[in-house]
Amino acid sequence: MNIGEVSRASGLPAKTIRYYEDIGLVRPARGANGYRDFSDQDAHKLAFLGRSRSLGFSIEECRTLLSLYEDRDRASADVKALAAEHLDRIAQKIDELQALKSTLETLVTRCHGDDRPDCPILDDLAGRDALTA
Amino acid sequence: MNIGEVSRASGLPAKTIRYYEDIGLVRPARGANGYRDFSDQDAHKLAFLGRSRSLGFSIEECRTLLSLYEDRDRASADVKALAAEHLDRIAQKIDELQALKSTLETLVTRCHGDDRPDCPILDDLAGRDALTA
DNA sequence: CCTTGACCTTCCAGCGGCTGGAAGCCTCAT
DNA sequence: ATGAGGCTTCCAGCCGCTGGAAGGTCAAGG
Repeated sequence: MNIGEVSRASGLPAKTIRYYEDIGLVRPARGANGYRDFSDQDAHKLAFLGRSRSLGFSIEECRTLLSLYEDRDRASADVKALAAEHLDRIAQKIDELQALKSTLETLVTRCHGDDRPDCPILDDLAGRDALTA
Repeated sequence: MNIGEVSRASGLPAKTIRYYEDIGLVRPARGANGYRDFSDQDAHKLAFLGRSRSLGFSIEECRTLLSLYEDRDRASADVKALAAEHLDRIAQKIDELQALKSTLETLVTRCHGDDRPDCPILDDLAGRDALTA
Protein backbone atom coordinates (compact mmCIF):
# COMPACT_ATOMS: atom_id res chain seq x y z
CA MET A 1 0.00 0.00 0.00
CA ASN A 2 1.52 3.32 -1.09
CA ILE A 3 1.07 6.48 0.91
CA GLY A 4 -1.62 7.85 -1.41
CA GLU A 5 -3.71 4.78 -1.00
CA VAL A 6 -3.44 4.71 2.77
CA SER A 7 -4.13 8.43 2.77
CA ARG A 8 -7.38 7.87 0.96
CA ALA A 9 -8.20 4.93 3.22
CA SER A 10 -7.49 6.73 6.47
CA GLY A 11 -8.63 10.19 5.50
CA LEU A 12 -5.31 11.65 6.62
CA PRO A 13 -3.23 13.82 4.26
CA ALA A 14 -0.04 12.17 3.02
CA LYS A 15 1.94 14.99 4.63
CA THR A 16 0.43 14.17 7.98
CA ILE A 17 1.23 10.49 7.60
CA ARG A 18 4.86 11.31 6.83
CA TYR A 19 4.89 13.54 9.85
CA TYR A 20 3.50 10.73 11.98
CA GLU A 21 6.31 8.53 10.79
CA ASP A 22 8.81 11.28 11.61
CA ILE A 23 7.64 11.40 15.20
CA GLY A 24 7.50 7.64 15.46
CA LEU A 25 3.77 6.97 15.53
CA VAL A 26 3.96 4.58 12.59
CA ARG A 27 6.88 2.70 11.10
CA PRO A 28 5.91 1.59 7.61
CA ALA A 29 8.18 -0.77 5.68
CA ARG A 30 10.04 0.45 2.60
CA GLY A 31 9.93 -1.01 -0.88
CA ALA A 32 13.01 -1.48 -3.08
CA ASN A 33 12.27 1.88 -4.71
CA GLY A 34 12.32 3.70 -1.40
CA TYR A 35 8.56 4.13 -1.30
CA ARG A 36 6.78 3.56 1.98
CA ASP A 37 4.88 0.30 2.01
CA PHE A 38 2.03 0.30 4.49
CA SER A 39 0.53 -2.90 5.86
CA ASP A 40 -3.13 -3.22 6.76
CA GLN A 41 -2.09 -2.88 10.36
CA ASP A 42 -0.36 0.41 9.56
CA ALA A 43 -3.50 1.63 7.85
CA HIS A 44 -5.54 0.59 10.85
CA LYS A 45 -3.19 2.43 13.19
CA LEU A 46 -3.49 5.56 11.10
CA ALA A 47 -7.26 5.37 11.18
CA PHE A 48 -7.04 4.97 14.96
CA LEU A 49 -4.84 8.04 15.12
CA GLY A 50 -7.16 10.01 12.90
CA ARG A 51 -10.12 9.21 15.07
CA SER A 52 -8.20 9.98 18.25
CA ARG A 53 -7.02 13.31 16.89
CA SER A 54 -10.53 14.16 15.75
CA LEU A 55 -11.66 13.67 19.34
CA GLY A 56 -9.14 16.30 20.32
CA PHE A 57 -6.47 14.16 21.96
CA SER A 58 -2.98 15.60 21.69
CA ILE A 59 -0.32 13.76 19.74
CA GLU A 60 1.28 12.55 22.96
CA GLU A 61 -2.06 11.33 24.24
CA CYS A 62 -2.57 9.55 20.94
CA ARG A 63 0.79 7.90 21.36
CA THR A 64 -0.27 6.67 24.78
CA LEU A 65 -3.67 5.55 23.53
CA LEU A 66 -2.02 3.65 20.71
CA SER A 67 0.34 1.89 23.08
CA LEU A 68 -2.56 1.01 25.35
CA TYR A 69 -4.46 -0.22 22.34
CA GLU A 70 -1.61 -2.51 21.42
CA ASP A 71 -1.03 -3.72 24.95
CA ARG A 72 -3.15 -6.77 25.59
CA ASP A 73 -2.46 -6.49 29.31
CA ARG A 74 -3.68 -2.93 29.61
CA ALA A 75 -6.11 -1.89 32.31
CA SER A 76 -9.15 -0.12 30.94
CA ALA A 77 -8.83 2.19 33.94
CA ASP A 78 -5.77 3.76 32.32
CA VAL A 79 -7.67 4.51 29.15
CA LYS A 80 -10.61 5.83 31.09
CA ALA A 81 -8.39 8.11 33.18
CA LEU A 82 -6.82 9.58 30.07
CA ALA A 83 -10.17 10.17 28.42
CA ALA A 84 -11.66 11.62 31.60
CA GLU A 85 -8.79 14.05 31.94
CA HIS A 86 -9.27 15.11 28.35
CA LEU A 87 -12.97 15.50 28.97
CA ASP A 88 -12.27 17.79 31.90
CA ARG A 89 -10.07 19.99 29.80
CA ILE A 90 -12.74 20.23 27.15
CA ALA A 91 -15.37 21.10 29.70
CA GLN A 92 -13.13 23.78 31.09
CA LYS A 93 -12.47 25.18 27.64
CA ILE A 94 -16.19 25.30 27.00
CA ASP A 95 -16.69 27.24 30.20
CA GLU A 96 -14.03 29.73 29.20
CA LEU A 97 -15.51 30.17 25.76
CA GLN A 98 -18.96 30.64 27.15
CA ALA A 99 -17.74 33.37 29.45
CA LEU A 100 -16.15 35.05 26.42
CA LYS A 101 -19.29 34.55 24.45
CA SER A 102 -21.55 36.19 26.98
CA THR A 103 -19.21 39.15 27.38
CA LEU A 104 -19.05 39.59 23.63
CA GLU A 105 -22.79 39.21 23.27
CA THR A 106 -23.38 41.98 25.74
CA LEU A 107 -20.89 44.22 23.98
CA VAL A 108 -22.24 43.51 20.52
CA THR A 109 -25.79 44.09 21.68
CA ARG A 110 -24.90 47.41 23.22
CA CYS A 111 -23.17 48.73 20.14
CA HIS A 112 -25.66 50.40 17.83
CA GLY A 113 -23.45 49.64 14.84
CA ASP A 114 -24.06 52.64 12.61
CA ASP A 115 -21.76 55.18 10.99
CA ARG A 116 -21.14 57.15 14.16
CA PRO A 117 -17.88 56.63 16.04
CA ASP A 118 -19.04 56.08 19.60
CA CYS A 119 -18.82 52.43 20.47
CA PRO A 120 -19.27 50.56 23.77
CA ILE A 121 -17.07 47.75 22.48
CA LEU A 122 -14.06 50.02 22.09
CA ASP A 123 -14.93 51.69 25.37
CA ASP A 124 -14.75 48.35 27.10
CA LEU A 125 -11.50 47.39 25.44
CA ALA A 126 -10.06 50.72 26.45
CA GLY A 127 -10.88 49.98 30.05
CA ARG A 128 -13.74 52.36 30.58
CA ASP A 129 -15.43 49.35 32.02
CA ALA A 130 -18.95 49.30 30.84
CA LEU A 131 -19.12 45.73 32.10
CA THR A 132 -15.69 44.02 32.00
CA ALA A 133 -17.00 41.00 33.88
CA MET B 1 8.39 54.33 31.73
CA ASN B 2 10.65 51.30 31.37
CA ILE B 3 9.39 48.01 30.07
CA GLY B 4 9.17 46.44 33.51
CA GLU B 5 6.97 49.21 34.77
CA VAL B 6 4.62 49.12 31.81
CA SER B 7 4.57 45.35 32.09
CA ARG B 8 3.35 45.59 35.67
CA ALA B 9 0.87 48.30 34.68
CA SER B 10 -0.58 46.43 31.71
CA GLY B 11 -0.33 42.91 33.03
CA LEU B 12 1.53 41.81 29.91
CA PRO B 13 4.91 40.04 30.16
CA ALA B 14 7.87 42.12 29.00
CA LYS B 15 8.58 39.50 26.35
CA THR B 16 5.12 39.96 24.95
CA ILE B 17 5.51 43.71 24.85
CA ARG B 18 8.77 43.38 22.93
CA TYR B 19 7.03 41.03 20.58
CA TYR B 20 4.23 43.53 20.07
CA GLU B 21 6.81 46.11 19.17
CA ASP B 22 8.42 43.66 16.74
CA ILE B 23 5.17 43.22 14.88
CA GLY B 24 4.42 46.91 14.94
CA LEU B 25 1.56 47.11 17.43
CA VAL B 26 3.38 49.65 19.59
CA ARG B 27 6.28 51.96 18.81
CA PRO B 28 7.76 53.10 22.09
CA ALA B 29 10.43 55.82 22.09
CA ARG B 30 14.01 55.00 23.07
CA GLY B 31 16.08 56.63 25.76
CA ALA B 32 19.72 57.58 25.34
CA ASN B 33 20.73 54.28 26.90
CA GLY B 34 18.78 52.28 24.33
CA TYR B 35 16.03 51.40 26.75
CA ARG B 36 12.45 51.56 25.56
CA ASP B 37 10.64 54.56 26.97
CA PHE B 38 6.87 54.07 27.06
CA SER B 39 4.46 56.97 27.21
CA ASP B 40 1.15 56.81 29.03
CA GLN B 41 -0.47 56.40 25.65
CA ASP B 42 1.73 53.41 24.92
CA ALA B 43 0.76 51.90 28.25
CA HIS B 44 -2.88 52.52 27.46
CA LYS B 45 -2.51 50.87 24.06
CA LEU B 46 -0.93 47.84 25.66
CA ALA B 47 -3.76 47.55 28.15
CA PHE B 48 -6.18 47.78 25.24
CA LEU B 49 -4.31 45.01 23.48
CA GLY B 50 -4.26 42.88 26.60
CA ARG B 51 -7.98 43.21 27.04
CA SER B 52 -8.62 42.51 23.35
CA ARG B 53 -6.42 39.43 23.40
CA SER B 54 -8.10 38.20 26.56
CA LEU B 55 -11.40 38.38 24.71
CA GLY B 56 -9.90 36.03 22.15
CA PHE B 57 -9.33 38.40 19.25
CA SER B 58 -6.41 37.44 17.04
CA ILE B 59 -3.40 39.69 16.77
CA GLU B 60 -4.55 40.91 13.37
CA GLU B 61 -7.99 41.65 14.73
CA CYS B 62 -6.37 43.52 17.59
CA ARG B 63 -4.42 45.54 15.10
CA THR B 64 -7.65 46.46 13.35
CA LEU B 65 -9.42 47.21 16.61
CA LEU B 66 -6.57 49.44 17.66
CA SER B 67 -6.66 51.36 14.41
CA LEU B 68 -10.42 51.75 14.74
CA TYR B 69 -9.94 52.87 18.30
CA GLU B 70 -7.53 55.54 17.17
CA ASP B 71 -9.63 56.65 14.24
CA ARG B 72 -11.99 59.36 15.36
CA ASP B 73 -13.97 59.01 12.16
CA ARG B 74 -14.61 55.30 12.55
CA ALA B 75 -18.06 53.84 12.15
CA SER B 76 -19.13 51.77 15.12
CA ALA B 77 -20.64 49.37 12.57
CA ASP B 78 -17.13 48.29 11.64
CA VAL B 79 -16.28 47.46 15.21
CA LYS B 80 -19.55 45.67 15.71
CA ALA B 81 -19.05 43.60 12.56
CA LEU B 82 -15.62 42.49 13.72
CA ALA B 83 -16.88 41.56 17.15
CA ALA B 84 -19.92 39.78 15.76
CA GLU B 85 -17.74 37.73 13.46
CA HIS B 86 -15.54 36.79 16.36
CA LEU B 87 -18.59 35.91 18.39
CA ASP B 88 -19.78 33.59 15.64
CA ARG B 89 -16.47 31.78 15.60
CA ILE B 90 -16.61 31.35 19.34
CA ALA B 91 -20.14 30.03 19.19
CA GLN B 92 -19.09 27.58 16.53
CA LYS B 93 -16.11 26.47 18.56
CA ILE B 94 -18.36 25.89 21.54
CA ASP B 95 -20.64 23.74 19.40
CA GLU B 96 -17.72 21.67 18.23
CA LEU B 97 -16.41 21.21 21.73
CA GLN B 98 -19.81 20.24 23.01
CA ALA B 99 -20.12 17.58 20.36
CA LEU B 100 -16.72 16.26 21.43
CA LYS B 101 -17.74 16.46 25.03
CA SER B 102 -20.88 14.43 24.60
CA THR B 103 -19.07 11.77 22.58
CA LEU B 104 -16.37 11.54 25.22
CA GLU B 105 -18.89 11.46 28.02
CA THR B 106 -20.63 8.53 26.45
CA LEU B 107 -17.37 6.70 25.96
CA VAL B 108 -16.11 7.41 29.45
CA THR B 109 -19.39 6.33 30.98
CA ARG B 110 -19.36 3.07 29.08
CA CYS B 111 -15.86 2.13 30.11
CA HIS B 112 -15.91 0.28 33.40
CA GLY B 113 -12.38 1.46 34.16
CA ASP B 114 -10.95 -1.47 36.06
CA ASP B 115 -7.86 -3.63 35.58
CA ARG B 116 -9.29 -5.66 32.73
CA PRO B 117 -8.25 -4.82 29.17
CA ASP B 118 -11.56 -4.60 27.35
CA CYS B 119 -12.45 -0.99 26.74
CA PRO B 120 -15.23 0.63 24.70
CA ILE B 121 -13.12 3.76 24.31
CA LEU B 122 -10.38 1.92 22.46
CA ASP B 123 -13.01 -0.02 20.55
CA ASP B 124 -14.47 3.22 19.32
CA LEU B 125 -11.10 4.69 18.39
CA ALA B 126 -10.31 1.51 16.51
CA GLY B 127 -13.41 1.97 14.43
CA ARG B 128 -15.54 -0.80 15.87
CA ASP B 129 -18.12 1.90 16.11
CA ALA B 130 -19.88 1.54 19.38
CA LEU B 131 -21.34 4.99 18.77
CA THR B 132 -19.02 7.16 16.62
CA ALA B 133 -21.70 9.82 16.21
C1' DC C 1 12.10 3.81 -26.83
C1' DC C 2 10.46 8.17 -25.31
C1' DT C 3 7.49 11.21 -23.26
C1' DT C 4 4.01 12.62 -20.24
C1' DG C 5 1.92 13.01 -15.96
C1' DA C 6 0.90 11.17 -11.65
C1' DC C 7 2.96 9.55 -8.02
C1' DC C 8 6.70 9.20 -4.66
C1' DT C 9 11.04 10.93 -2.02
C1' DT C 10 13.66 14.42 1.11
C1' DC C 11 14.45 18.80 3.12
C1' DC C 12 13.49 23.42 4.60
C1' DA C 13 10.41 27.12 5.93
C1' DG C 14 6.35 29.03 7.96
C1' DC C 15 1.79 29.43 10.45
C1' DG C 16 0.22 32.00 15.71
C1' DG C 17 1.61 33.95 19.66
C1' DC C 18 4.42 33.83 22.39
C1' DT C 19 8.32 31.86 25.74
C1' DG C 20 12.92 30.45 27.31
C1' DG C 21 17.61 31.16 27.42
C1' DA C 22 22.24 33.00 26.34
C1' DA C 23 25.36 36.78 26.18
C1' DG C 24 26.17 41.21 27.22
C1' DC C 25 25.25 46.28 28.64
C1' DC C 26 23.25 49.70 32.19
C1' DT C 27 21.95 51.44 36.75
C1' DC C 28 21.70 51.95 41.42
C1' DA C 29 22.70 50.99 46.27
C1' DT C 30 26.18 49.73 49.31
C1' DA D 1 34.18 48.54 43.35
C1' DT D 2 30.91 45.24 43.45
C1' DG D 3 26.75 42.82 43.09
C1' DA D 4 21.89 42.49 42.06
C1' DG D 5 18.62 43.39 39.12
C1' DG D 6 17.11 45.60 35.15
C1' DC D 7 17.56 46.22 30.25
C1' DT D 8 19.19 44.92 25.32
C1' DT D 9 19.45 41.62 21.13
C1' DC D 10 19.16 37.30 18.91
C1' DC D 11 18.13 32.52 18.25
C1' DA D 12 15.47 28.41 19.19
C1' DG D 13 11.40 25.95 20.41
C1' DC D 14 6.46 25.00 21.46
C1' DC D 15 2.17 22.27 18.54
C1' DG D 16 0.62 19.92 14.53
C1' DC D 17 0.83 20.26 10.63
C1' DT D 18 1.20 22.52 5.65
C1' DG D 19 3.37 24.40 1.48
C1' DG D 20 6.83 24.29 -1.77
C1' DA D 21 11.18 23.12 -4.15
C1' DA D 22 14.02 19.75 -6.31
C1' DG D 23 14.35 15.40 -7.80
C1' DG D 24 13.49 10.01 -8.37
C1' DT D 25 9.90 6.30 -10.10
C1' DC D 26 6.23 4.17 -12.50
C1' DA D 27 2.55 2.99 -15.88
C1' DA D 28 0.31 4.15 -20.08
C1' DG D 29 0.18 5.96 -24.74
C1' DG D 30 2.43 7.26 -29.21
